[in-house]
Amino acid sequence: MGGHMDERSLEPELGRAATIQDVARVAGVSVGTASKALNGQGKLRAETVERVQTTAVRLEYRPNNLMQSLLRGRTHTVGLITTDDGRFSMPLLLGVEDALAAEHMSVFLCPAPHHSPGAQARERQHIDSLLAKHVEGIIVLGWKIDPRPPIDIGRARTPILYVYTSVDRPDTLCLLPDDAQGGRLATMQLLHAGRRRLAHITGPEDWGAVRLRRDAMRDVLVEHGLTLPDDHVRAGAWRQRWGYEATGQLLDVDPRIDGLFCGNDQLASGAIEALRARGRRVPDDVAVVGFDNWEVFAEETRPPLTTVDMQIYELGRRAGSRMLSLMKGERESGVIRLPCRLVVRASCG
Amino acid sequence: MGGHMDERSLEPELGRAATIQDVARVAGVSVGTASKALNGQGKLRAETVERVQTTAVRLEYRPNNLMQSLLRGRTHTVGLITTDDGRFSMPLLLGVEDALAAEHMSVFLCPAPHHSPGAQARERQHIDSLLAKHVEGIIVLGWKIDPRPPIDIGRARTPILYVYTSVDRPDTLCLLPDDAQGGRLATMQLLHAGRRRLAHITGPEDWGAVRLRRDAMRDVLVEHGLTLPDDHVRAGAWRQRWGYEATGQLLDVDPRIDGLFCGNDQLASGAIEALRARGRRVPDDVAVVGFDNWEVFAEETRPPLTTVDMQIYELGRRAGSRMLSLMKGERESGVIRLPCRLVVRASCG
DNA sequence: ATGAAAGCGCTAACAG
DNA sequence: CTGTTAGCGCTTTCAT
Repeated sequence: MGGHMDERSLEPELGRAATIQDVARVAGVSVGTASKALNGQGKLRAETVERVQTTAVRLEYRPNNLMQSLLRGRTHTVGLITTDDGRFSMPLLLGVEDALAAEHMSVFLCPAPHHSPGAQARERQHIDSLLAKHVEGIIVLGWKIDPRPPIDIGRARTPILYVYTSVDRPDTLCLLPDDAQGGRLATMQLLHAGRRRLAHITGPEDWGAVRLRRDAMRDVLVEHGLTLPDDHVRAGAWRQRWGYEATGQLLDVDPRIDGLFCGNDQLASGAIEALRARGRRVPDDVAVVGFDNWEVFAEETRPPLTTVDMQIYELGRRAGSRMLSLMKGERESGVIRLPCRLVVRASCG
Repeated sequence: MGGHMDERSLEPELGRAATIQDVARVAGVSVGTASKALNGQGKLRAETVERVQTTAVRLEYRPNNLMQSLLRGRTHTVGLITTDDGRFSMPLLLGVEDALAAEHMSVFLCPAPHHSPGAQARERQHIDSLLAKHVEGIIVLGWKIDPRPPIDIGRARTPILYVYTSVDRPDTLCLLPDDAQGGRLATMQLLHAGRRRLAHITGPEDWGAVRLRRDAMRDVLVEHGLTLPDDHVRAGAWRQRWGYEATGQLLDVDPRIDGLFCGNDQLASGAIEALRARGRRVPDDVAVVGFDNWEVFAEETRPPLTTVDMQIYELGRRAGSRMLSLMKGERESGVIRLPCRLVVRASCG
C-alpha cells in the first residue's frame, strides 16, 4: 500500500459529505472564493467560477442548509401542527408547501391528532420542539372550526396562524372555510333542480359548522319564500349510519320530501342507501347534496354525489402566503373565510 | 425618555430570542459557564448553576437546535417521503416519531402523493432538500407493496428504508405488512365461523398484495380440503362499486356462497350492500371479512365489519427503530414483513 | 480577481 | 470553580 495517497489526493471519495472546504481545496482556491463562485457573488474570472462549479458537481457538494440558516439568522422553516385525523393534513400541507416554496421555506409537520391518547402532551412537545428549532412561524390546523385554546409560546414572537379552527381572542388570525356560503351553494343547487320540500341531515349541534350550514340553508329557503321546519332538520353523529337512520325519520315525518342537504358525504351516503331501501329514486324522487367532496364516498354513491368542496389545498396555499406576510411583520388578525366550491355529480339532477 | 436604559438593563425584553450570551451576561458569568450550568456539565457552584438556570427561565432561553446540530455534526433529523394519498402517512409518521423520540430525533415529512400531478418532480425536490438539510436517514413510504425505482441520492451515504413498497435490489431494506399472513387470518376466521363455500373479491391483479392475499386464501382452503375455484375470485378496482357488482356476479355463479373475503373494506362495504339487496343476511347467510380496518367504512357497515388491520402505526415504529440501527452503521437489507391483526366485529359471526 | 478573517450560537478542551 | 478559546461550515466584508 502506501501508494500516492498524499494530501493532494483529489479523488472525490471522502467518506463523508463534501464541505465547501473540500471544494475549495480540490479546486485550488480559498473558501471565500469558492463561496463566491458557487453563489455568483463578487467578480471572479469565468475560468475560476467554471472550475469551482465543476469541482462542486464532481464532489456532489451540497451546501449545508443549517449553516446558511445560522449565518442569516433565519431557519427558513415553519411548523404545521395538525390536530385533525389526517383527512385534511395532506392537502393542506401540499398547499402550504407550494405557497412557501416561493421563499424557499420548508415545513415541519407535527401531528397531534385530537382523537389519539396523549394528544395534548404531543402538541406541547411539538411546540417546544418547534420553538427550539426556531421556526419562523407556526400554523395550527384544527379538526373543526370551533374555538380552541391558543397555543402557548411564552414570550416568543413567532407568528401564529390558525386554520380550520379559531381562537377567542381578537389578536389572532384564523383561516376558515366559508361554511355559510357552502350551505347556500348546496341549497341553491337543490332549488335549481326544482326541489321545494327540502330537509337537512347533519352532525352534532354543538359544532359551529353544523349551525352555519343549517342557518344558511334556512336563510336561502326563506329568501325564496320557503321554510325549513324544525322537524326537517336532523342533527346527530357524523356517521353513515346516522344518515341512514335520519332519512327514515324524515320520510316518516314528510314522505313528500324531494331534496336533501347532508352535512357531510358520509351522511349523504347513508341517506342515499336509505332512500333506495325505501324505494325512492335519486335524484328523480329526491335530490341529494353532500358536503366535503371526500372522493371515497362521493364517487361511490349510486348515483355519484353532488357535494360541496372546502378546497383544503387552497386553504393551505392561503395559509402559506398569509404566513409569509406575518413573517414580514404584518400584524393581521381576525377571521378570514374562504369560499367553498360545488362539485356537480349526478345526485342532484 | 433617555431614562436608565444603560448597558446593564437586565430586563428580559430583548425583542428577539434570547441567546446563551444574553443569559450569561444577565447572570453575570461567561458563556462557557452558562453552557455548563445549563447542561449540567463540569463542576460549578450550586449557587451559580441556580442563578444561570433562573436567568434562562426568565429570559425564556431556548437552546438553538441548529447550533447543537452544527457543532455535533449531526442534524438529528430524518426525512419521510410519503407517496401515498394520506391514508397511511399519519399513523406511520406517529409511529416513526415515537420510535425516534428515544434518540431525540425529529422527522421531516415530505408529501409527494403518487396520484397528484408532478409527483415525480415533487419527490425529486424533496430528496434534494433533505440532502441539503443533511438528514441522517430517509424513509420512503409507498402506496402499494410493489417494487418502485430506488430514490437517487448520488454518492450520499444517507441510509434509506422503504416502507409499504419495495425495491428490486438486494442491498435495500424494505418493511412490508405481511399480506399473506393477513389473508390467512381472514380465511381462517371464515372457516372458524363454519363457512365452507368461500369467495374472494379483490383489487387489480397486478398488485402484489392482491396476489398474496388471494394465494394465501387458496392455500388455507386447500389445507382444509377445500378449494377456491377461479370463478369464485373477482379482481377489479379498489372501489365500493366493484364490491357491489362483483357480489352480484358471485351469487349468480354460485348462490350458495356462505363466506366472502374482500381485499379491502370498501369492497366489503359494497359487498354487504349487495348481499342485503339480494336478501342475504350478514353474517347468518353470508359471513364477510374485509381488509384495512379503515374505520369510516368498517364501523359503518351493517353489521360492522370484521377485518384485517395492517397495523400501520406499528409499521412506523419498526421503521423508526430500524432506521436508528441503520444510522448506527448496521447494514441490513432484505424484506421484513410485519404481521397483520384481525379486528373482530359482527360481520363474520 | 482572489485571499484572509470575522462572526453566526454553542460546546468542549484547556487555562487559570 | 470559572473564564478563555477554538472550531463546527459558511458568507461577507475588507485587504491585497
